[in-house]
Amino acid sequence: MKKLPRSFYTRSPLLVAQDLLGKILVRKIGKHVFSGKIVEVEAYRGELDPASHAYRGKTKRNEVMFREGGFLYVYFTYGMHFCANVVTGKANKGEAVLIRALEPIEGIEDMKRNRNMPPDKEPMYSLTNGPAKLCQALDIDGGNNGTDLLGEEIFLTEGKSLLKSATGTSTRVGISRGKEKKWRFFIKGNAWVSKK
DNA sequence: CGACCGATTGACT
DNA sequence: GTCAATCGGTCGG
Repeated sequence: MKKLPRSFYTRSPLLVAQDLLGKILVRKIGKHVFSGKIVEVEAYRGELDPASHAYRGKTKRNEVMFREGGFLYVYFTYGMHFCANVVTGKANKGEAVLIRALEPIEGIEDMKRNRNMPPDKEPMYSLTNGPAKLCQALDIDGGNNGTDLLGEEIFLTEGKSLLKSATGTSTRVGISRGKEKKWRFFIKGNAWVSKK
């Protein structure tokens, strides 16, 4: 399938977030290939958005957010978890979209191993139904921060087209500022969407 | 420097 | 439902 071009990413995070639903995230590591359909995302609007890591401007930690769209921003939080974002917009905007949940497609046995789940169990929603869970499943950590999504290691491709009516919006999860903004987007009824 | 807290998860009452 | 794990960023003194 066709890799998404730079122009997909260099737009507003609100547009990119909605358009990311249904796209396929591919992660290659050695001989292993992981892939999954994006089913839940949240937009973070840079210096305009008090919930964004970019709100207070560029630092060593969030430098990748201030690149042009199409790079991967991976951050460490709660002392143990990694979360992955797609950087959007033009350079120096600090905009990104958090990938919150995936529906696994390829590499499910390896994802189970990465998540310490018994391999004989059926695929379960708990494999990738949260931003830190999917990073653990796909073996994404701080070392992947700054990866160019137009490269061969981690990238996105087109998926099946999705009707607008199949998606929903809500407020974002786990934040204390900017609570009222409905910048979370998800595929309605999909079993891998976090929270329930 | 110390205190607080976070774009979370999983274990436990 | 509550709460600990665990550490880097941020802010106040």
